[in-house]
Amino acid sequence: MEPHEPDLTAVPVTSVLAALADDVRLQIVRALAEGGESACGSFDFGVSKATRSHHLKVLREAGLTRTRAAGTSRLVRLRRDELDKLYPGLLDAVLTQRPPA
Amino acid sequence: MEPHEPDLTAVPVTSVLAALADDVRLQIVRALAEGGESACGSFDFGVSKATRSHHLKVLREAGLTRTRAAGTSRLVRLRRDELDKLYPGLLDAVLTQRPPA
DNA sequence: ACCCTTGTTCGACAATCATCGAACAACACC
DNA sequence: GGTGTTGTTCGATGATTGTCGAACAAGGGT
Repeated sequence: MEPHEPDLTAVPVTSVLAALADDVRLQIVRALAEGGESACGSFDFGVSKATRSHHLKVLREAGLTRTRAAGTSRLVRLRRDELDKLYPGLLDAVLTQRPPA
Repeated sequence: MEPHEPDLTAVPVTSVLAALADDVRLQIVRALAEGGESACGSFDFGVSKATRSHHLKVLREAGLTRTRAAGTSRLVRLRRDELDKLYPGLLDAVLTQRPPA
């Protein structure tokens, strides 16, 4: 089963935005931006592993992440370079945690 | 009927992204960015006026646009300054039409 | 007053989506 | 080989969403 990691230029902008327009997925992206490559299991945001797997699939198919197998785990990382090149400012704008004020 | 134009800082990022993650709404935002303040009716993107009204409502309630009455029309404009201040780079990243290559 | 134009609101409907438990697959380790 | 860990996949389900036509409201003309 190929991991379905599309060319970012082939992904419609709306798909990239839709992938980011979910709270759980945004938390995953933030964790990846801070912690670098991480195992799927490290994202514990109060959803079942089935749901988490679903969200990681959405992120991957939107071109936001890459996944590689490592033993029994799977390591996920942000495609930050490509994203910053194609959508400069997008990740920065979205990643920075905003103060409640 | 108040037009429900929220303080941008009170709108969750996911709502802003979700508002932009639709093809029709993105076309509206692009048209507004290019043409400035425009009447609702000027956005003819192949949907009924009911649907168009719905999309404009989503944009307004996500804090992306402001609307004011002008005779029988309603003029809509992008809240670009506020958006650029709160999410620098977001609009630019999303607005630029990308070549199919 | 009448009509036309411009938008909004109201169901309704189909499609998509987030979520879950259970079943399955792959790998490691003993 | 068996057991445990880590993820994925498969329905199912409830919620959200995009879409429409029809009805309604507000203004501007004539």
